[in-house]
Amino acid sequence: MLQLNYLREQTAEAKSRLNKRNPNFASVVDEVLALDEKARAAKKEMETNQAEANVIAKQIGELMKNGKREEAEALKQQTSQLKADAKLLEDKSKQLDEELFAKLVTLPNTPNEIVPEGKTPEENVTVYQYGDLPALDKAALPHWDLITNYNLIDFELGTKITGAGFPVYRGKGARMQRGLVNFFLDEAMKAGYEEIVPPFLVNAESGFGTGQLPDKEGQMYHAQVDDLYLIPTAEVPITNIYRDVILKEEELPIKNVGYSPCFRREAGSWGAHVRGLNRLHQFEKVEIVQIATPEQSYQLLDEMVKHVQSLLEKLELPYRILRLCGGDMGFTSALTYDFETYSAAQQRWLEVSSTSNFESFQANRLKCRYKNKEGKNHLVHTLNGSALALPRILATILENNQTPNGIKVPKALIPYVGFDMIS
RNA sequence: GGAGAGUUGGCAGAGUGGUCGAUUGCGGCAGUCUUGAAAACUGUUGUCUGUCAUAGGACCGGGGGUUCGAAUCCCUCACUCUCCGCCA
Repeated sequence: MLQLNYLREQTAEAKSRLNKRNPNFASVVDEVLALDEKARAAKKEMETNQAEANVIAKQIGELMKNGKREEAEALKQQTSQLKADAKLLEDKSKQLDEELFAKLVTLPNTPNEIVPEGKTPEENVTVYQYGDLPALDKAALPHWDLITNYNLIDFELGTKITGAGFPVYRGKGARMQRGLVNFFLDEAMKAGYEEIVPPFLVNAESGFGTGQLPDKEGQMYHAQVDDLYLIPTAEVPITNIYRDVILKEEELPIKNVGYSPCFRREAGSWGAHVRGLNRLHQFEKVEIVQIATPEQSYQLLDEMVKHVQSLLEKLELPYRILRLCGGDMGFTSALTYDFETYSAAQQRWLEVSSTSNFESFQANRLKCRYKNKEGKNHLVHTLNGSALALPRILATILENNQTPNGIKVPKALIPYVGFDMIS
């Protein structure tokens, strides 16, 4: 949620930044500001009324104390009009507040200056590319064939137990999965992140805090009896640790890492290129989260990008980094870098990480602030990134490392899985 | 699941209708004393909103109600604790 102060004081800048997403937002900003003015006026009226009533109530208290019953009764008569007004003024103010809020939450975050213009993924900018694209021979198989041949993952079994998109990993497939999770967690720990095991279901407040609700309601599984949501990413529970919290400036930046399964309904997004591990309803991911001051946040974003790079390089995977354009960026993000690995048999780039700075957009919803050295509270900046999402990493490893004799395990992973070859 | 007791400021813990935004203790901060520190003493110490600045408004788990006036009374929801039951 954008800060009203910012919209009021830097209207032109806010509009021009939002423009990168969609020019229609400029008029929404105007509507928000108009509502804001109305709501503030209504509130003032209500408070003036309240102040008068408070004065009289105090006087009555004084009179009662001194035994001046009759004078007190006389004063009570005076309050009837104030009381009637109070009800109306309060309702009006509340209603305007609600309208304002409903409008405000429809505005996405303002893109950073360096975010490229553009509407579609084609307009994302590749800022870095690493590694040679492996040249596989013609007999090379896509991962969905490899996992069957080597009995690593059983999709049909998952379909039987649950439904499409819930694979069953087994044997060396399961071992790869666990090894990757441990590898990613260890690497994050070495980089100074505190490990968190969060709840995998969250309440609606948490869903709102990080921006999944009300915007992406349909994306999450909802356990309706208990009104809880299965997390689409560990970002949600971990970032919500800091909801309604005032931190000390010295505590920042806070670095957390957490593993979790991620549940995504992906309604309506099934199609030709979601075969195999490319898109699932349940997948595993290790997520890094940082809570920072505005001064720190962009430097930390770079640090996170470097961390993700080091993971991919240790796994010997060719990758590229994209700076997302305004139209492709998530609702809550101010700047996002996507990481894609090259899946050689599919001859496709697969997104394996999305690393973003949300500036104060989530913090405003979370009410997560820090007290600076002067004792003033400011909203923190929040950041997060996948480090990394497992299924596509596994797909890439399987495809790129296949040989006639089996699949070679990347060196860094061997200690984590206990074998160097899947055959 | 059954029965009971609670939820107050960073923490502990008073407060049952009117100068309570809230006694007190601890902690924190500042000062006195000291070469320095501790102790002791003194002062200070929540958040949001609002104003150029004052003033004003709101917040005692959440929501609603009664009242001129609610931390205090009523309703409702959530959570915590204790005992019993069940259970990985």
